[in-house]
Amino acid sequence: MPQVVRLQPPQDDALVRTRRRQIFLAACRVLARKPFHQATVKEIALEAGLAAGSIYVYLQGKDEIILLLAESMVAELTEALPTIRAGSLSDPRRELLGIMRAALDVIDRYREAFAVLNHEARYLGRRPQYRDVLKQILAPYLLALKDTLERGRAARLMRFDSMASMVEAVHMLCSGWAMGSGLLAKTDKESYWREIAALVEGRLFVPAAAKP
Amino acid sequence: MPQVVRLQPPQDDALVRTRRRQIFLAACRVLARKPFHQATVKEIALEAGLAAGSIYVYLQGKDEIILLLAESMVAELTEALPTIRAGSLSDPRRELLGIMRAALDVIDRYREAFAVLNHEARYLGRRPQYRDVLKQILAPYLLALKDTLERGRAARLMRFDSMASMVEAVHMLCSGWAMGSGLLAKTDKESYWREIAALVEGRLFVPAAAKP
Amino acid sequence: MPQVVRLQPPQDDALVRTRRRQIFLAACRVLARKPFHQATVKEIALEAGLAAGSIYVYLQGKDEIILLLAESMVAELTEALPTIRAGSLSDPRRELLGIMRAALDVIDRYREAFAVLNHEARYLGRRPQYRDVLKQILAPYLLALKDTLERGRAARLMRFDSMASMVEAVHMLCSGWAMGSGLLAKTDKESYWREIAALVEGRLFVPAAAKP
Amino acid sequence: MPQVVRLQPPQDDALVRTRRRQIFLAACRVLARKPFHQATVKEIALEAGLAAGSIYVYLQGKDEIILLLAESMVAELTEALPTIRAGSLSDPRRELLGIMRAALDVIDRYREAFAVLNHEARYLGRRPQYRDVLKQILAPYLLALKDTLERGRAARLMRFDSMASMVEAVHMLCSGWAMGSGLLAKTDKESYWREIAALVEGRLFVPAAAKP
DNA sequence: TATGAATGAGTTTTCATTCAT
DNA sequence: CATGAATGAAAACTCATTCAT
Repeated sequence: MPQVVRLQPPQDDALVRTRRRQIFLAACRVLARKPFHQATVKEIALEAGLAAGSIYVYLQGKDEIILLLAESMVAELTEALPTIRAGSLSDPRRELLGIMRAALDVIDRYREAFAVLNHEARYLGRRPQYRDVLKQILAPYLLALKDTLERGRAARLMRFDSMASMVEAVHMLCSGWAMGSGLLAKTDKESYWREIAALVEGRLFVPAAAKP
Repeated sequence: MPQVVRLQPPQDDALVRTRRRQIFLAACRVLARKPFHQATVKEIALEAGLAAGSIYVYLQGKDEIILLLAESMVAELTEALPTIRAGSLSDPRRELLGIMRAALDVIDRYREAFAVLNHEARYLGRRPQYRDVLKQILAPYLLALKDTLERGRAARLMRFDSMASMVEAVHMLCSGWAMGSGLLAKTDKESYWREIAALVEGRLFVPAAAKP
Repeated sequence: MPQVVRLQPPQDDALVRTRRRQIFLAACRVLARKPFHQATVKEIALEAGLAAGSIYVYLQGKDEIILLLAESMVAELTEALPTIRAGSLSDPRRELLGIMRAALDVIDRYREAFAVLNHEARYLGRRPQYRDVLKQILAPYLLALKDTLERGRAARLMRFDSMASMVEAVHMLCSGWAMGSGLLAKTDKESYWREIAALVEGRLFVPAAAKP
Repeated sequence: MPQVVRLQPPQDDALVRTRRRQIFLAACRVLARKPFHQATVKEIALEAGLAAGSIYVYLQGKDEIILLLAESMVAELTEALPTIRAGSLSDPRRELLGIMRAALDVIDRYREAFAVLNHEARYLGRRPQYRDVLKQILAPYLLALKDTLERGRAARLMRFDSMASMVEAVHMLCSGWAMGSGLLAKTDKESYWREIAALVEGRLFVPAAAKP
C-alpha cells in the first residue's frame, strides 16, 4: 500500500488508519463546499472531529491532504479490483469496462474532492519531492489498467498503437466526468457511462463480426 | 460584449482594452507556473508591466482575473466565428467542426490558464454575483454552438435528443483537452483532434449513405 | 453582561477576560497618542504584549476595539454602582450625583480613549450590526441612570418633564468633560464637577426650602 | 483672514476662494456620511466637481481639509459679528448671547463636519506645524468672545474669575451641541439654546435686581 | 497522543499623492 | 489650471504551523 515516507511515522496501527480515514472524509465534505485554498486546515480538522493542531500528527502539512485524497481514492478502487476480475470471466474486455466503471463510481462518489485532487495534483506533481510519491500512489490503478489492456491486446481482443496514450485516454474519459459535472449542468451518470462504454467498444475492441 | 460593471471605470476605452489584455497575458504566463491561489496579484501586475496596486484600476479584485480569463478567451473564439462561417459553405457540419476546432485551439493556446479558469469558475459560479456574469461571458460561444447544432438538426444533417446535453457534451470534448494534457503526459493535439472529429462524425452526423 | 457573539471563541473564560483587559488598556494607551485610524492593530497588539495577529483570537476586527472600549468602561462604571447605592442612604439625589461623579471619573481616567469611543461610535452606530450591540453594551449604565431619576421623581425630590431628554442631558454633562478637556486647555476636573453638581442641584432638585 | 502659508500659493484670486468653498461644502456633505479616514480625497474632490488630483492645487494634503473646515466655519461666524454688534445696542450681555447663538447656528449648520473638526483638531493640534495655524484660524472668534466678556466685566455686567476658563466654558457649551446630537437622540436645538441662555444669564450675568 | 493558544509571514486591498499630458 | 492614470507604501486580516501543557 502506498505509504508516504515520514521522519517519525506515528505508531502505524489501526488508529492511524482510522484517523486518516476521518481526515479524508472530512476533507471531501469540506472541499465539496469550497476550494482547497479556502478550506483551512482547522476547518478540516474540526470536521474530522479533531482539534486544530492534531491533524499534524497524521499529516506533515496541508499539501499532504492532496496525497491523502489520491491515496484514499486509489485504495477504494484497488479494493474493488479482485471482485471485478472475478466477475470478468477472464475476458479482458469485460475487465476493462469493469475497471472503468469502478473508477467512474469512485470519482462520482467523491466528485468535488476528485476535481480538487485533479487540479492540485497538476501543480504538486511538478515539485520533485511530490512527483514520485504521487506516481507511487497512482501506481496500483495504472498498473491494473495497463495489465488489462496488455492482456486484451495479446488476446487480439483490443487494438491500439501506444499503451501509454491508451492508458491516458481511458483515464481522461473517466475523469472527464468530474469536470463535466461541474461548470455547466447536472449530467446523468448512467448516460455518460453508456457513452463511454460505446466509445470504448467501438474504437478499442476488435469487432466480434471480424472473428468468424 | 460582456463588460463587468464598475463604479468608476477609467474613461479611455482603448487604454482599458490594452491594459486588460496585458493583464490577461500576464495572468496566463503566471498561471502556467503556479496555481491561482499561489499566484499573487502583485506578481501578475509586475508581469504585466504594472505596479502592484495598478491592477486595481482595471480589476475590482483578484477574483475578476478569472472573469478576465473567460472574457478574453471567449473573445478570441468569437472573433474567429465569422471566418469559420464563411469557410463552412453553409454546411452546419463543417461549421460545428470549425467551432470545435477553434475552441480546441484557444484552449490549447492558453492551456494552463484554461485549466485554472475551468477549476475556479466552478466555485466562482456558486456566488450569485458572479454566476450571471459568467453566464453572460460564455453566452456568445454557447449561442453560436447552439445555433449551429440547431441548423444541423433542422437540415436533418445531425441527430440528437437534447440540445442542452449536446451543447454540454461538445464543450466537454473540447475542454477535456486541457485537463488531459495536464496530469499525465503530453498528449498530441492533432491526434486528440482526430479522435474528437471521428467521434462527432460517427455519432452525431447523419450518415451520407442514408440519404440516397 | 454584554458579550459579543463569536463563531469560535477561545474556551477559557478567565484567559479571555485577561487578554481583553490587556487589549483594552493597550488601546487606551495607544489612543492617547494618535487617533483611531492612525493606530494600527499591530501597534495595539504589541502594546498589549501580543503578537500582531494574536489580537484576532479575541477580536473579530479592528472595529471591535471600539466595542471593547465601551464594554470595558461601562463595566467599570457598573461595578461601582452597588457602592454608590449603599452610600446614598436611599436618597435618589445623592445617588444621581454619585452616578454622575462615577461616570466623570471613568471618563477622566480613560479621557482620550473615551473621546475616540464617543466619536467613532457615532459612525459605528449607523451600521445595523453594531447599533444593537452598542445599545446592549450601554444598557446597564443608562438603566441605572433612568432608575435613579425615576425614583427621584416618584419621591418628589426631582422635577423634569421628559425622562429621555433628562437621561440624555445628564450623559452630555458627564461626557462634555472629555471633549472640553481636549481641544483648548487643561480644565480642572474638580471645578468642572462643582459646576455640574451646582447645575443639577439648582435646576433638577426640588428645593429643600419648598418642603416645610 | 487666516491664510495657510504655502510655498507656491495659487494665484490668490476669486477662483481660489470659489474652489476652496466648493471643497469645503463637498467635505461637509461627505463627512456627514462617513468619518474622516473613510472619506477619500477623491470622493471629496468629485463631490466638489473637481477631478481626483485637482484638489492638490488648492490643498497641500488631506490634513488641510481639517484646517479648511475650521477656516470656513470661523469665517461664517466672523461675518456675522458686525450684525450682532450692531443689534446688541452696546450691551455686552446681548452681544455675548448673540455670539453664542451665532456659534450654535454655525455648528448646527455643519453639524457632522464640526464633530469631525472637533475630533481631528485634537490630534492635529499636537503637531507643531499645525498647532499655530489652528490657533491663528480660531483667533478671530476667540478674540471677539474675549473682547465681549472683558467689556461685560469692565461694565460690571458680568462676573467671573478667570477669563481663560470662561472663554473655554462658553465654547464648550456651544460645541456640546454637536456632540450631544450625535450618539444618543435628536436633541431639539431651540430647547438646548434656552438651557444655555438660562445658564449663562443665571451664573454669569450680574442680576438686574442687584442694581437699584 | 491530543490540544488549542500563539505566532508572524504573506496576501489582498486601499488611497494619498505625483506628474506627464 | 486641470486631469486622471499610475504608483507604492501601509494596513487589515488570514492561516499553516508550532509547542507548552
